[in-house]
Amino acid sequence: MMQESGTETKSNGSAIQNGASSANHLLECSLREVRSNGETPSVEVSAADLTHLQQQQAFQVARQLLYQQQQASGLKSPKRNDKPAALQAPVSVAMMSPQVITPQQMQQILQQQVLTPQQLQVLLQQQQALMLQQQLQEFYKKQQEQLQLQLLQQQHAGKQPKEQQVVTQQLAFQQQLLQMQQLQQQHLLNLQRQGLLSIQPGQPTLPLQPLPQGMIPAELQQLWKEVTGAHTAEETANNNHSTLDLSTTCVTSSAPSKTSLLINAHASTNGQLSIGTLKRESLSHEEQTHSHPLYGHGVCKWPGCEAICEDFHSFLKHLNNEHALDDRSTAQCRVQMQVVQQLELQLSKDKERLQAMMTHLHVKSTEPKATPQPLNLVSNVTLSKTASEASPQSLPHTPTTPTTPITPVTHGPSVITTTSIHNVGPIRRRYSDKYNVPISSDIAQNQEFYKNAEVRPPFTYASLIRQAILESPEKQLTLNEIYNWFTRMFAYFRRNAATWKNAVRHNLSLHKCFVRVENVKGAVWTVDEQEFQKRRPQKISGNPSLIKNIQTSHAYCTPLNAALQASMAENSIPLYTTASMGNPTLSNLAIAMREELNGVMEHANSNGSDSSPGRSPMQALHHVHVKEEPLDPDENEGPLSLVTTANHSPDFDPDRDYEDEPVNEDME
DNA sequence: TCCTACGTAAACACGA
DNA sequence: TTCGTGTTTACGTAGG
Repeated sequence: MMQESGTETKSNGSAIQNGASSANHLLECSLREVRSNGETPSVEVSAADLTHLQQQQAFQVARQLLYQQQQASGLKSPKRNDKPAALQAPVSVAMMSPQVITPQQMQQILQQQVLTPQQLQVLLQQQQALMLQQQLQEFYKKQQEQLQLQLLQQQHAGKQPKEQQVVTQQLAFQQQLLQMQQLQQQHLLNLQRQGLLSIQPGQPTLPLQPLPQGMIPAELQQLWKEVTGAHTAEETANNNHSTLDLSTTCVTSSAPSKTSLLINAHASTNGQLSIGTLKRESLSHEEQTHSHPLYGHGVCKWPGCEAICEDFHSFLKHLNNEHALDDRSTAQCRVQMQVVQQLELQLSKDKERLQAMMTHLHVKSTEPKATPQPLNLVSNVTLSKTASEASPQSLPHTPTTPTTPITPVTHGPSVITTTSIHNVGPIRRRYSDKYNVPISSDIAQNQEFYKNAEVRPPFTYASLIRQAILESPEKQLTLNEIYNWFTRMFAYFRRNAATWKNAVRHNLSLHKCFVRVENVKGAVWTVDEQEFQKRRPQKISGNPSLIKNIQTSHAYCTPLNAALQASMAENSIPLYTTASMGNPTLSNLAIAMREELNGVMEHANSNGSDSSPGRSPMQALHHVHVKEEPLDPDENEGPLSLVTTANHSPDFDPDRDYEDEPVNEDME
């Protein structure tokens, strides 16, 4: 995993360098075009244009990389792999700087999100809207400063009233800008909620509502006109060339015709160039059908225009006349681009936040806060012997395959160093046990990976057996069903059956947590969750620091549970569903969190909190140990009902009669 | 160094 | 007798 990430980063770096050179080329073209018009770009605006071009180029590079990865993964894992490669890509979000969207970030965004191009486009457009406002504010702040400077200069000449009026107009304009920004922030929040849902694969197209094309209300447009109109030649000489060189496409003609410039303006306005060829197909389709991004329902959708055009030709005429390449149009284009970029930035930040939240909820809540790599769940899994001990026939897995596990979310360069491959041979420590990582979530997230790659799952046999049993509808499995689960879920266990089957049997017999129940049809195996959880407290019981962590983590139970419930409620998913029901991701998350809560609660109980005179419900429940304390045959039914409670919250009803659970003996 | 957990191998018993 | 299942023991390794 980490080597893969490193490789990815490397390849990305080279690609990005290419992209940067392309961006520079574009910039040169733009500058050439501007110079051909006899204008000298200001330093400030050139820098901004460079940013535009680089970011747009980053889009294209990211998209190309995504495409390449999809192609590559499609070639590498053709079998039993119907999901798009993007779904299997490791979901890892780097903690990126929220200020600038780097090409790497854009690539990560593209990699992480399973979005259709249409959805992506909508998101980009909405991001643009937000960026527009910031740029507008900056733009008019500068203008205001200049105006004030001029005002000071002209006060000596006695021209004060007129300039003050202009300043007043600009202040009003900025006020409205602020108001609009607030409104769009609200809209963005809605967008984020929808975006949350959109992450789930397999869902229909996002119900995203594209922002209205007229991002600038008519009032603002009027103000714009007034302000820009008030600025006569002396100001445009200082500022307007900054807007004239904003063309983001490399127009080869040295003397750009009106038409070509118009096309540039249109494209820029709608963020098409930022998306690159992502939308080219839809654009061409729209043009073929006489639809235009700036034309709809007989109205010109140029920001702030809304002029009524009876037909497409009149619209084109209107476009040529009213929105030709002038100061106003180019400024609007520029502003629109900034809107897109700002929205992209905002989106990336919010996705990053979401990912951090998800990661936090996935990671064991008892993780020490000071751990420098709290998210590296496998980095400590030793590989020292895996390579040598691995059976020679079980190493087809290439580290660079995109079908790498997701759960060991890697975030920092320090994480991307030690363990990029999952364990391919016998290892002595499985991180699921060591770090209490929810096995269910890992298996759920990396299901395709484990199914296709002959990589040994980083879990102990006991954890796997338990997971197999808990995943079953009845929470009980025969030995043969456990075998089948192993072979079905993990390609690794399709080999050396004698070895691992023996190990499975050995574990079933050895661990008290596995309870054998005689069934009508034979014997089934169930899980004594309490016993399973007991193994770890025993291990760490003597470590005060760990106990402290556990106790600290106990305080997280309530907010975690609350967050989970809120999440479930928001998604209309029952909190206590089985793994086989409902949204697999969320239900697995729920199971994982229940595991966390179970463990934490039980750790807390085992650490002296059992001040109650009697046993806790779970303890009372688990006093039936078939192996350790052979009881009379009648009590052997105990574990059956016991296991059915394994999926319940630890704070279940203490008065509940667990033997009243639907007994599974007759079910199977 | 000791203890514990884990993985692996193997022997053995039992029943279909 | 064979095979599957289940139990038990032994040994080596890794990590705390």
